[in-house]
Amino acid sequence: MTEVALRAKVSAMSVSRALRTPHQVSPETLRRVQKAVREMGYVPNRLAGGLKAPSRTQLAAAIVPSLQNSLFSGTIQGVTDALRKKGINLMLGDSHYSHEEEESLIGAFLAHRPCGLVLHDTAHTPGARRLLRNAGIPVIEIGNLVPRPVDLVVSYSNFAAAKAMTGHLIGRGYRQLAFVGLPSADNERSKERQRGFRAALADGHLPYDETRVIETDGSFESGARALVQLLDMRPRIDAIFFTGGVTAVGAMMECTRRGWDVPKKVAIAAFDDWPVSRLLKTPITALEIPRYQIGERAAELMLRRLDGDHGRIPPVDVGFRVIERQST
Amino acid sequence: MTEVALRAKVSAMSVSRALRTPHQVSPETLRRVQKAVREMGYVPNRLAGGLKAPSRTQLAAAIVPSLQNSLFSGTIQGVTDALRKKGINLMLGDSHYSHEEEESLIGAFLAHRPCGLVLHDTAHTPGARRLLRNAGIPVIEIGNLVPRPVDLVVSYSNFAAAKAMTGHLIGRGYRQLAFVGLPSADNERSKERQRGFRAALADGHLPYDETRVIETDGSFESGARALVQLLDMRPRIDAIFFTGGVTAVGAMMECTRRGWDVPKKVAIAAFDDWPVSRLLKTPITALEIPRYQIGERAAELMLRRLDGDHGRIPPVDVGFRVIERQST
DNA sequence: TTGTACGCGTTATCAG
DNA sequence: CTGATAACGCGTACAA
Repeated sequence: MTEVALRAKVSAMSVSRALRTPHQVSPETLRRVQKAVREMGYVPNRLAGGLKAPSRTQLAAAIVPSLQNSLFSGTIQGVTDALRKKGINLMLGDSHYSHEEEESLIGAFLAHRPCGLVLHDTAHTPGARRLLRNAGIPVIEIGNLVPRPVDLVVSYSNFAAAKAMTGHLIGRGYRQLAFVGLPSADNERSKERQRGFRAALADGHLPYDETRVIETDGSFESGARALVQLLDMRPRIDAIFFTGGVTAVGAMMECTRRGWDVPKKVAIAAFDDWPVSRLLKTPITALEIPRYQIGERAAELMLRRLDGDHGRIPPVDVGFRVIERQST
Repeated sequence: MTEVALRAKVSAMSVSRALRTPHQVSPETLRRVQKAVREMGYVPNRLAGGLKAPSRTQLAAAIVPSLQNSLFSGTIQGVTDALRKKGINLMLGDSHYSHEEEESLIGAFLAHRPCGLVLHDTAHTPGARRLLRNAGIPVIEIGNLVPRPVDLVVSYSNFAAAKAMTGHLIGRGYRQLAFVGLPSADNERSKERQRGFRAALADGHLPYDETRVIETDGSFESGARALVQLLDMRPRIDAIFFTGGVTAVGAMMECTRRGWDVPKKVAIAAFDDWPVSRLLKTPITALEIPRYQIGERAAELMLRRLDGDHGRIPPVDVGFRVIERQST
């Protein structure tokens, strides 16, 4: 910056002002500075700025369970788009669905002094919670409407959504329901969805049968396998709720392969509305969840905090919608 | 850090050393520092470190055309995984397929002084090139095997891959080929693929017919539309090469819907091996491209430069493979 | 409106 | 192996 100042024949301070608060310098100074900046290809150093004003590093961070899941990509896109308008860039990390890795990532990210942190996960190790508390920056959790958030929340209720979808199945007349979820051991969202399923069964006065609840990884093959396994074991099952968008498609394709009629032989519902779902010969009933909007609003809340709003901000429920298609 | 030093009763310098080069301090000092760090929940400030040693900000950056495209996600996953082993985090941005946005992002990123930059695009505005030159950091281009790279390249040849796939079609006996590509105006990869298609036609002594080359966006619907449009116009077309993985699936589903036999009525080949491709009733012939590995190796090259290797490093060609399935 | 002095937290350097 | 010192590039606070 000093070099720019020399070239423009003003002080370094004027350069700083010309760049950050152009209206505070005379037009002449501004012009000279801009000219010098252009000629030299000067790129400001935010490290130095952030050192002085830690709340304005213009860098935010986000951690998702997996970068490869298109659902998360949608949300991340929302975050980056919204932040970029304010000149804030995003550091992105991937916890591989592990709370320990999340903690380690949080530590690594905080070292860069981000001005905000978006976390998809809502369960954290004690170490992670401590880091977050001490960081003194806005933290936005987006994976679930948590009852006791670290700070801010923008999400939907996994419980309510799963319950609504199960309720939809019951409303359509299905009575022998099964549930194929993702591993719930380390995953609050998975647990909540399972809880929603049970709650809807209870509401419908249907018995809960543990053997009709399966957990699998999120692949096509697992979906197909789960379908076959369930129907082999309990031929009377008339509807299956898959909480993985991919597993539902896998199951549907398996039905096609075997010539099984959906929804006559068995109805299929999905939690995530995976793009292919609606294009299959029998489009799959699924939940619409505004993934992009979650990211966008998360970024907005972060910006609100950065603008000085330190008051309590209530959780934002973006909601969901059951999209009925031919598979149920 | 000063506080840690006080608590551990050593100098700040010893703390710095204990954290970065533990073998350079006595076991006793190390122990005391670690204890203090743990007790205080100290998180080092990399901004300050980066200010002093700009080449070790422990922050890298990557720009992809779209965050939502699963192909790019795979590569990004490779980059983050490889960098994380060295404690380097990733800033991620999205150019929305625009060179101007890319330039703007590069500028924004450089302000954070990343120690390396991964770019999917291989065509850049003059402004972007200038920024990259002046930045003095390793730049890795990964979208195509460019002839005149900015610095380092890890990729495959879009030209060769498209040519190989077209050659495969010709080898299978198809003679009336059509090509459905993505918009090529601002996209080198798209242009190269189209060039590969033409080159294979020439090699096979087949005429090139402009009206059989269509450009569409990458949606299911566009794929279906392109298919219908081509076959309506030129019923003799016996094979279509889609360079979007999604468009190929869309077209295939449209065939199913209309009861068109693939590959009897028309063969379908895809550039990208989109996960669903292999699961359809008629699995789609596609190119296998090691997306994750591209990211991994890009990160490795970056690390090599950071380790002091300033020599010329030749482009890394990760290659590709034609996966023949029933659609051709 | 513009400039000066100082400090942010860390590391390179050099002396002990 | 350890410590003192200066410096990285910018922003705050104050003064001109």
